[in-house]
Amino acid sequence: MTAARYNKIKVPSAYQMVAEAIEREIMSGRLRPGDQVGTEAELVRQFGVNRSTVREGIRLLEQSGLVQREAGRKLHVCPPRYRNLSSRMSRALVLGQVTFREVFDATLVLEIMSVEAAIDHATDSHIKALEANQRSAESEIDHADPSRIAQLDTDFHALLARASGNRVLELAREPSALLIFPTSELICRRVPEGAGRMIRAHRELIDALRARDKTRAATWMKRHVEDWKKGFERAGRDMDEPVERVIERLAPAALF
Amino acid sequence: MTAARYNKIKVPSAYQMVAEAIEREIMSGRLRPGDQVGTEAELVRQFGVNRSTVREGIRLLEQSGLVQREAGRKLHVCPPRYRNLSSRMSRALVLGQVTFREVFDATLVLEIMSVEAAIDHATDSHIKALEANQRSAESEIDHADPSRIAQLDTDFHALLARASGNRVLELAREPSALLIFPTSELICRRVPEGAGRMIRAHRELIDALRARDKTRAATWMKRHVEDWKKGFERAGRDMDEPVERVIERLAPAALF
DNA sequence: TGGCAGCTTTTGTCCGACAAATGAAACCGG
DNA sequence: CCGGTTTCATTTGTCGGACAAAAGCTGCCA
Repeated sequence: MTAARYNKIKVPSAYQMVAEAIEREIMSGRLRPGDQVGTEAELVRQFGVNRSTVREGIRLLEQSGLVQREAGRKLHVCPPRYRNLSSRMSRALVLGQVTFREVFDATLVLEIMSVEAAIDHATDSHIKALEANQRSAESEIDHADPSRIAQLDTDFHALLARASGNRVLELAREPSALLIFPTSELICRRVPEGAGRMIRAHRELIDALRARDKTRAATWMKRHVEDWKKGFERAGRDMDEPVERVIERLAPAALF
Repeated sequence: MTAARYNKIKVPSAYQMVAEAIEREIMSGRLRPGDQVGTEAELVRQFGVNRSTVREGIRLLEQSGLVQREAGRKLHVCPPRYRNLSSRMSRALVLGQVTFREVFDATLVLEIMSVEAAIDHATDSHIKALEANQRSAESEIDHADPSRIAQLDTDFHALLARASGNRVLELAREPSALLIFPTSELICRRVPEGAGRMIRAHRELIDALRARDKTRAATWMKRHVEDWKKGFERAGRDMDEPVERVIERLAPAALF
C-alpha cells in the first residue's frame, strides 16, 4: 500500500493569528466600518501577546485596507476602499509582464460593458458629473496640458463606471483603466489631434447616455478606445511590449 | 483676501518608508521575483532604523504580496500572485454590501468575454485541461457531492479564463467568480437537476471551443450563467440580497 | 560516503523605555 | 456663563536589548 500523503502543516505565527482574528470579526460583521478596534494595549491584553506582535498583525490588516489609523488616534475599521486594491492589481499586472495588447483588449470590452450598463442605470447626478468633467476638458483644450487631459480622461471613464450602478463591474475595470488611460498623456504629447478626438468621443457618449441609446454609446466607446490604440501606435509604441517598459517612463509614483 | 487652503501634510512613518523603499526597488525592476531582499539585520543597517520598524514595514509588503518568507528563511521577492489579490477584492465587495444582482450581471458579461477570447486563443493544452475537468465532473455526477461539483465549476471557468490568453481579463473576472461559482454548492443541494445542466453546458462550451464557434460559445455561456440565476432563485434566494447574507451560511473560510 | 552533532544565522516573540501627537479635562480671563 | 489656553493622560511610533526555535552550515566520525 502507498503511504498517505500529507499536506505541509502550516503553523501560523502569532502576528498572523492576531490579524486573522480581527479579520474574522470584521468579515462576520461583528465589527462594522467605523467601529473602533481598540487600542494596542487592549489587544495586548485580549490576545495575551506582546505589543510588537500585535503591531505586526495590525500592519497586515492596514495593508489589507480593513483597518485604518487616523494620524494619531485609535484604530478603527475602514469602509472598503477599492482604489487601493485596484492599484495593487495594476502593479501585479505590471510585474506579471502583461502586454498593452492584453490591457487594450480587456479595456475595450470592459468599457463597452460599462457604458451599456450606464445606459440602463445612470441617474441625473451621474450625468451631471460627466458634464462637469466634460466642461473642464473643453475649457482646457486650448492650454492642452497633456497630464491634465489624461487625468480628465481617466476620471471620465471612472465616472461612467460609477454610473453603471454595478460596483462589481466598476471594480473589475479599474485595474486595466489605471494602466491604460494615464498613457493618454504620452499620446497627447505625440499626437496633437488626440485631445480633440477624445473630447468629441466623450461628448457623443454623454449624448448617447442622455438619449439612452445603447447602440450609439457602444459604437462611440469602441471608436474612442480604438482611437487610443491608434494614438498609441502612432506615438511609436509597440502593443506587444510589456506594460512595464512604457509605464516606467511616465511617472510611476503618480500612477499608483 | 482668502487664506490659501493647504492639503494636510502627510508625514509617512518610518515603517511606511521602509516598505515604500523596498517596493520601489521591486516595481522598478531592480529587484526581480526570486531575488533576496536581505535579512532583517541588513535592512536595519541600510535604513538605519530599529529592527521592529523594519519588521513592520516587511509586514506591509508581505500583505501586498510583493515579498514572501519561505518557511523559515530569507525574505525574497515574490512572483505576482493574483489569487491573493482577487480574494481580497471579493472580501471588499462583500463588505461593500454588493448584491447578487450586481455580481450576476458582471459575471454574465465577463464570462462571455472570457469564452469569446478563448475561442481565439485557446491552445490544445488549454482544451485538454478543460476536458480533464469535464471528465472528473462526468464521473462524479452520480455521487453528486455538491461541494465537489461547485469546485469543478469554479475550476472550469478559471481554466476557460486562462485559455483566453489575456491575464488582464483573467484577473478582472476573478473577484466576481469567487463570489458566484461557490454558491453552486447551495444550488446543487436544492435543485437536483442543476449538476446535469451544468455538465451539459460545459460540454457544449468545450465543443464550441474546438469548433472555434464564437456564437455557439457565447450562447451557451449565457445559458449556463442564466441557469445559475434560475437555480439561485429556485433555491429561494433573493437576487437583491447583499452577498454577505448568503456567503455567511456557506463556509467563509473555504471561500477566501 | 553518509549521517549525525554542534555551531551560526535568522526569524518570531518578548520586555522595557521614551518622544511626539492627540484628546480631554482643568483652568483662567472676559 | 463662555471661549480660549494650559496641563495631563492616553496612545502611537520608535528604539534598544534579549532569548527560544528553526533552518542552514560545518566538521567530525563510522
